[in-house]
Amino acid sequence: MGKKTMISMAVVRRLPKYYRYLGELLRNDVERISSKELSERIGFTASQIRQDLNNFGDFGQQGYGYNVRALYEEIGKILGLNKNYNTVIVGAGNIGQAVANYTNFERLGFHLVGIFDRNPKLIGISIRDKVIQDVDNLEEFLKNNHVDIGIICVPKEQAQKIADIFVKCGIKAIWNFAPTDLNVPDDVIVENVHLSESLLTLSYRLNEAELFKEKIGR
Amino acid sequence: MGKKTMISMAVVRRLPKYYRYLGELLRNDVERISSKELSERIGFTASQIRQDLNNFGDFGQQGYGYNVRALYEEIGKILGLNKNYNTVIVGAGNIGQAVANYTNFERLGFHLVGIFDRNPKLIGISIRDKVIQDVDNLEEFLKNNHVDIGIICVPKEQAQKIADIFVKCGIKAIWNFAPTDLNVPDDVIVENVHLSESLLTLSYRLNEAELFKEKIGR
DNA sequence: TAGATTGTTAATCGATTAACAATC
DNA sequence: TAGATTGTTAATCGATTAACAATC
Repeated sequence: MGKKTMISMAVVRRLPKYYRYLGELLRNDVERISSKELSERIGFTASQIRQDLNNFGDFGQQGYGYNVRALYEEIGKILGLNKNYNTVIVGAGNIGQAVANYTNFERLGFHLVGIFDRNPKLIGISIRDKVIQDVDNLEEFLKNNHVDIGIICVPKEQAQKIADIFVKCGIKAIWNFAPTDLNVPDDVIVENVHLSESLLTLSYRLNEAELFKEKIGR
Repeated sequence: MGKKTMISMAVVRRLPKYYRYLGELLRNDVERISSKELSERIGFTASQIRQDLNNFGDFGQQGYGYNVRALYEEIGKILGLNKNYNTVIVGAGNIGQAVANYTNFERLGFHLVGIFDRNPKLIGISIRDKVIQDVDNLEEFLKNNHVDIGIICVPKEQAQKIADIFVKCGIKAIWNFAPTDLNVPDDVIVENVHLSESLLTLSYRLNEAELFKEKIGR
């Protein structure tokens, strides 16, 4: 076939939502669904759903719609959920611990193999059967253990330093919770979770109406 | 003037990043900056920066650029950071505690006034001087205390129920960490933080190249 | 003044929606 | 077969980039 490579990020960011809704349908024993029905539940247009799915193959059938289980499994594969991933968390503060305890990630195939911090009060403590190690051992650990995804939960001042260690040790995917932008080579993927930016967006929207009321007044 | 209201979400989601970069420049005693220089740092095009800022007013000056402090403060106002907000967190598990402990939000004007859970083992414990209350008291609390932003950190099964209480009590902004979509009236703003979706996006991108390699092969 | 850089219009690019022939 | 619904092309809409006159 030779599909035109590279799916736009707009499409990619919708995929997990498809996966979630299809999972729910599956648990409710729904066997088949049309783009129209799915549209009503998920809130994308039927046209967009068909366009999105067609980027990856012909999953539907004219006159029938989509088989829920088959589509769920296909999207799972597209998202890479047919594989397992080893992860490490660096920074065992509040967010690091929250992420470590999110057992749902484990179920999706993301296995926490190490957790690191530099705070002596935390080193040695166990979180979900993993002993928090000294961050000074991180590089050594990464050389001896295969790790797919590095998770950064340290304060922003230390984030780049950790990213550099990740890159040096061959990690190709970084999940970054530090409120800063990381510099990494082109072949390393960074996915940011910037909580402050999310909160400020909410704050903006809460004030938007008023903002323009003032503008008009002046 | 009567500006054309409604800024696109694409622009809105860039605002916090402008605010963050300008804050850094300010701390580094940079007085003025051109869209070109800012472009090189922040990674948006100079043209986009000028377009974005012009949605809100004429903040720059031809031949000079933008005054860093003035622009920082203007964007702060646009984001609503000249005000204070009372917040409550419902769900004192890992994420709830992490959000509660994020002292930086406090500095931005978001004041945690209550934290709730239904787990008897957590009720009564203090987090940042706030005693965790029984979620059965939530509605009563909201009637007696002004709250601007409700933060949902409960499991997805209970999220809608909490959202309903928020809506009933007049809260107009919800920060939702539960991995589900909430149903609320049009005048209530929901900002989602869906960690799983972020992780699955990362997973997708990590596998993308291989995905299309397979496609071509078949 | 000359140089720099904005504000803003016009051109381009990309994403979404509409339409419909193909086909189950 | 007739009805339903996809896959896919074309049309529309919106966002980004380029260009440049205005102006500090």
